[in-house]
Amino acid sequence: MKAQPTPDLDLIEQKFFALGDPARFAIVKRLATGPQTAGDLAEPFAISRPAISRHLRVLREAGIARAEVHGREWWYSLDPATFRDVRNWAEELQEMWAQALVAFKSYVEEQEE
Amino acid sequence: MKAQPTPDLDLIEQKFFALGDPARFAIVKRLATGPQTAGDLAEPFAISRPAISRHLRVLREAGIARAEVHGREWWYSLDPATFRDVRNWAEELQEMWAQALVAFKSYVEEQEE
DNA sequence: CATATATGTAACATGTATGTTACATATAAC
DNA sequence: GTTATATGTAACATACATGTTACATATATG
Repeated sequence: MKAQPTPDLDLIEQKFFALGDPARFAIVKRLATGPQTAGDLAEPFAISRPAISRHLRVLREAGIARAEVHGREWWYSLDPATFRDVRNWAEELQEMWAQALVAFKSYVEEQEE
Repeated sequence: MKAQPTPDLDLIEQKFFALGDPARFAIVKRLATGPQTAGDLAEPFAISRPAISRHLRVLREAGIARAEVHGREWWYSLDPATFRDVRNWAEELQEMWAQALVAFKSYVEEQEE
């Protein structure tokens, strides 16, 4: 795996990777309360501001967050496509699994006869 | 963070952590095609079987997968609650963000007047 | 214009997750 | 009952993600 932003992962996989870190997961949750600057976002967390800054970069590179630079402030927003993508992924696997289970159960029953 | 299965994360966070690893993400995708043994699951992957075994343990501990022992085989299944939980999480944040955006936009417009 | 503020980046240290090989255990097969 | 198969676990090595401190850059503020 690459050192930097894991650019070899496909898009949904990259989003899950980004959300897999507890700090970033918490940042996203906080960011969902509305657009904020990097400083606002860092404020409630125990880790240093540069650490948050890099987490924000990972979120940007995963397409989860975007930043708009206004003067010396960077205003962060969420890309709602993330939630759509995550929901679609979960729905897809949920259906796949449901169908697989039906097939599996009838297979098992055939074996038992 | 703990060395072993990160038991200090709340449930949804733990699921995202587990899904954040590309190998586990791929295992879940494959597992969604139907119940399988550990051997079946390991077969298509390049990494060693013990590595898969530990990934499966992480998935079990996150409540994503479960195993039923039949003789010397461990049959793995997915817990569909995972997909429900992930969808709920995404839906919740999606709505939170939509509302936050509305509030933010009217706030910005007030400033501009 | 000098100083303070907001923020990203670089360099470095370190913990921890992930991989491997070797081993243990249990069950099936012969 | 001896051997082969399926699988988890332990011990260990290592890469890499994440944290910190120091620095660079740009924009406000006085």
